[in-house]
Amino acid sequence: MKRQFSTEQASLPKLTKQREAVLTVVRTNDAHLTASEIYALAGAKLPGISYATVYNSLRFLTEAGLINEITFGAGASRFDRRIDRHDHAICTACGTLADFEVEEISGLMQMAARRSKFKAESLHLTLYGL
Amino acid sequence: MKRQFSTEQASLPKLTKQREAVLTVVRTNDAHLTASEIYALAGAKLPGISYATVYNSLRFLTEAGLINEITFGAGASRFDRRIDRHDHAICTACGTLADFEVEEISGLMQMAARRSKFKAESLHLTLYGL
DNA sequence: AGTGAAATTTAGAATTATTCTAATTCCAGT
DNA sequence: ACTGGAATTAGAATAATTCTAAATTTCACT
Repeated sequence: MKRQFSTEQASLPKLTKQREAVLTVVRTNDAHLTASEIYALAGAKLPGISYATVYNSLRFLTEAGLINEITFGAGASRFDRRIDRHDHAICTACGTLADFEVEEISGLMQMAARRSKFKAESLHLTLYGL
Repeated sequence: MKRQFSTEQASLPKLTKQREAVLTVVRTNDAHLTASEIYALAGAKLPGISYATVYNSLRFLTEAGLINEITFGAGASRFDRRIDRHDHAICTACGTLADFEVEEISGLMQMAARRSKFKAESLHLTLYGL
C-alpha cells in the first residue's frame, strides 16, 4: 500500500525548520510583509538564516498553498497569511495596502473567462484610491 | 504670445524630442513594452538617448496621461498606449499579457469604494489563467 | 548505526529594474 | 547674446531577487 499524504494542511513534505520559521513569521504577523521584513523577523528566531533561504522558503510555501504572494504596483512582493480569495485596495498617496472583499467576483470571473481566450484560474481586483 | 507645440493632443507642456520619441515608440507599437524595449526602440530613432531619459520620459508621459503604466506580477513595468480603463489577463504559464474589457466594473467600483474606507480612483482587474 | 543520493541551506556574487547624482546642454524670455 | 530653470546625459548607486557552488542535512536502505 502506498504511503498516503493527507493533502494540504495536514502533512507537509519537507517543512524544515527554516521554512517553518518563515511560515510562522507570516502567520503571526498582520499580513503584507515584504521578503526583507520576513528575513529580519525570521533571523530573530533563527539567527543565520540566509536571504536565499527566505526566498526559497517563501516560494516553497507559496507553491504549497500555505501563504500567498501579492505583487502590487512597483516595489517588493508581499506575503500574506490569507490564502482565501480576496482583493486589495491601495492608497495612491501613501501606499497602504488593505484587504477587502468583493463576492460578486465569481460571477465576473466566468464572464471574464468567456470574454478572453483564457481558461480562468483566478481573478484579482485592485482598487486605487485614498 | 506663447510658443505653440503642434502635437496631436492639445496642450503638451515640454514635449521634448526625447519625450516625443518615447511617446511615438509606445504609440506605434502593439502595446505592453518594457522600459528596456522602449529604450532600444527609442535609441534607434534618437541615438544616444539615455536610460534615465527614457525612464524620466515614461514617468512624464504617464503623469501627463498620455500613456499608461502597467505593473503586473513580478518583473518590469510595461507601458501601454491605451489610456482608457481596461483590464488584463495574464497567462500563468507563459506570462503573456492580453487586454480585455469588463464593463461591469464601474458598478463594482462604487460598491468597492463603499466597502473599503477608500475614495476610489480606479479599479483594475487581473485574470490569471492559461 | 553507516552510507550515498537527493534536497536544503548558506554566503556571496550576479542580475535586473529603476533611481539618483553631478555635470552639461537646451531653450524661452528678457 | 545672457540667464535661469528644466531636461538630458553617463554612470554610479540602490533595491529586489535569483543564481552558483560548496557545505550540510535528511532520509531511505542496508
